[in-house]
This record gives sequence, structure tokens and C-alpha cells, in this order.
Amino acid sequence: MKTTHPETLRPRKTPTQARSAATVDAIFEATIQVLLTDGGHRLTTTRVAEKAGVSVGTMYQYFPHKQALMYAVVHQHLTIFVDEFEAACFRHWNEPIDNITQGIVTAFLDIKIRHPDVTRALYKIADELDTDELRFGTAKSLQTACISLLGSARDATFENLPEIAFTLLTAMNGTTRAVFEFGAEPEMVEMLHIQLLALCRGYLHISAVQRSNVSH
Amino acid sequence: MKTTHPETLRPRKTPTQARSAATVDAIFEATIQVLLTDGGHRLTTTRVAEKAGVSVGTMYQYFPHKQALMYAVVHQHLTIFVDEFEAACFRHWNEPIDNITQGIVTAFLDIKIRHPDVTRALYKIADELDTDELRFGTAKSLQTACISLLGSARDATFENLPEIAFTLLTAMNGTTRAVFEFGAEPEMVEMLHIQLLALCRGYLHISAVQRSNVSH
DNA sequence: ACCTGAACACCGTTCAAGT
DNA sequence: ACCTGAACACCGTTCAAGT
Repeated sequence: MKTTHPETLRPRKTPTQARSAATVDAIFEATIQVLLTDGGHRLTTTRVAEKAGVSVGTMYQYFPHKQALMYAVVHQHLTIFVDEFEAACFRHWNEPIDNITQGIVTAFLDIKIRHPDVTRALYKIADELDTDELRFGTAKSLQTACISLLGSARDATFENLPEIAFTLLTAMNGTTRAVFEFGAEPEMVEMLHIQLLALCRGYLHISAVQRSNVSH
Repeated sequence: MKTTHPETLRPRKTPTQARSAATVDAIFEATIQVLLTDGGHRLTTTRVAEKAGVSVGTMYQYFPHKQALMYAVVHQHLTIFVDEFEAACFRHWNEPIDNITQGIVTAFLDIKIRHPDVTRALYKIADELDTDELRFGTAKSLQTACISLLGSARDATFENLPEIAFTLLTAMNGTTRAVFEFGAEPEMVEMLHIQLLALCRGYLHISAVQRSNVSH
């Protein structure tokens, strides 16, 4: 039950030439398309290559195997997610804890909701992809951002920030994922938003070592 | 992106004869074995049949396709999970809300921890299995049990019990799943237990419409 | 009646042959 | 140098032939 070594999962050639970059982009786009229209287990290399307008052989020049292809697609979207989440964190730096909580929850949901179908498609292949590195790396980045932000709260102090950040993020992920699997209807998303706010507020409130009214 | 109709996922013949029952059991056992030793995507029908000591043809008499096989295995374990969870719920009926919270969290974790490797194996194939029926059915059962139990709390009342139960369960699932994907080391499980208690307590505390000291 | 396993269609991956 | 697609190994599924 070993997981594939990360190095073998990256594209074979860095697309320095414009032509190559275009090809890779086409393959990316084709992958998402096939994923969305044909569904998870109908994602075949032949189908992707055909939709991208290249031969299988060419595709294998850029991605040494199917896992590498899926890895690249997932990686791309997770990177976007992390970047936007970190940006949102900076925006609430040093604010009161309640604002921070609101910021974290809203950012998390907003990013997922922006492209609902891509989000759902990615949830599917993210599990078929058995590289822990990507999962763990993303988790670590989000956790770090979260720790710093919570640590900057001007009216609360926490012990065990790593544990708290981990719990907060994985709890949000679990609920959000469930909502997406249930179809992510607008009303359901709204209720998720409300409940997540309560969940995180209650948790951080009970976990705060000290709360002061420095400012209002 | 349609999901397979549930009816086609059930075993073809109900094993009325002892022989058949034994065969089905052997296939079940073989599936789990292959899953644990060979890993997720090396779970092939040939391999399972071989390990179970039957021909592929015979296996296809009991399970019309691979999905049906995986469905059956996942179904079996989810049923056990639901049963044990419901039993644990009954055990805390009518208690104070803090005890109930403790009961829910501990039950949830205990059941998952009892067979850690099976739990992890099931997380893997549970996603490859694209039948919403099983997922939703399980979620519904757990939610119902949770709603009743929370409603029975002798010292707290809640509005939106369905939403609260949903959030509680999916949050627990998200965090627990993450811990299992990280290897579920004992210390990590312990920290999960502590944090989950805080998470659920804080959430229920903030969501309670009314709290009274009826008893102590 | 029930079991078997060769046979078929399809998928991931390769590599000799083309340009 | 780079692309192509027939060819290979393997997997899910079937069904004619055995008992």
C-alpha cells in the first residue's frame, strides 16, 4: 500500500515553448471537461487526449501516467485555493476573534462555491489520487495560515493553536464536503454558512485561554 | 454523471443455502484482505476471486459487477457502524447535554478506532463507489439518532435540530477522516478526542436556545 | 442446476516507425 | 527532435461448454 513517489508525478517536461504550454493547457482543460461531462470513472487517457486534440503518445510525453495528469489538475486547483485562503487570512489580521472567525468561514466557503462543479469533480478524483504529499502539503499550508491568523487575534489567546487550527479546518472541510455531495443547493449552502459560524465561534470561544475587551 | 441504480447493486441471489452463504462470506473476507494488503486500485475481480477460492464466473453470480461487491462490503460495515452508534445514543438518553456530547463523540471515535485499517480501507473505496443512496441513507440514520438524542437532553433545548445534527456529524467525520489519513497514531487520536469534545461542546452551548439546571 | 475459464471489449502504457 | 497510433499487458464482464 505504498504511495507513488512525488517526483514521478510531475510533468515530464517543463513547457518552455509556447506550443508546449498551449498543449498542456489543452490537456488540462480537456481533463476537467471529461471529468464534468463523463464523470469520475470515465476519465480515460484516450478520451482526454482525443478531446485535447493530441495523440496518447504526446500526452504521455507531458504526463508519464494518468496519476500525473490527475495530480497536476488537482494540484493546480489546490494551489489556487491555498493562495486565496491565505490572502483572506491576511485581510483579517489583528482583528477581534469574532471577525477572524467570520473571515475564515466565509473565505473557506466562498472559494469552494465559486466553481461548484469543479469542486465536486475534484473531490472525486482527489481520493483516487493516492499521493499523500499533496494532501498533506495543502493541509499544512492552510494550517499554518490559520495558526498565524488566530495568533494575531487582538482580544483572545489560545493554547494548542496547531491542534485548534487542524480541527477547525478539517471540521469545515467535512461539513462543506457533505453539503457538496448533497448537491450544494443555495439554501443548503446558506444554512452551512450559518452553522459553520456557530460551530467555529463556539469552539474558539470555549478554547480561548483568555478574552479581553481591548477594543470595540 | 449518473449514479448506478441501487437495485442493480445488490447481490443477485440471496444465499439461502449454507454453501452459498459460505461462498459470499469468503468473497467478503477476500475483498477486505486484498484491500488491506494490495491497496485501493489493485482490487481486481480476478484477485478477489482467486483469494476467495472461486472462479470469476461464480463471483459474478453473486455480485453482478465490481461495484456491487464494493457496495456490499461498504454496506455491511456502515450498517455495523450505524447500529453501534444508535445503541450508544440510547445509552445516553435523557442525560444532561454535556454527557450526551461526550457520549456522541466517544461513540463515534470508538467505533472508527476499533478496526483502524478497515476504516481506512473503507474510506478509500467509499468514494470510488458512486452510489449516493448508501451514503445518504447512512447519513440520514445517524442524523435521526442524533436528533432524538439531542432532543432528549434534560437541561437544554435546541432549534434547528436537523441542521445541528448534520453539522455535528459531518464535522466529526471530517476531522476523524483527516486523522485516519494522517495515520491515526494514538497521540493524534487522543488529541482528536479532546478537540472534538471542545468543538461539539462549544457548538452546542452556543446553539442552545435555553439551558437550565434541572439536575445535578 | 451450478461452476469454469477462455474470450471479448476496453484501458493504461510503450515504442518502432514516421515527419 | 517530436509526434503518431498500432501493439501489449491487464482488467471487467460474458457465456459456451463442462459437471
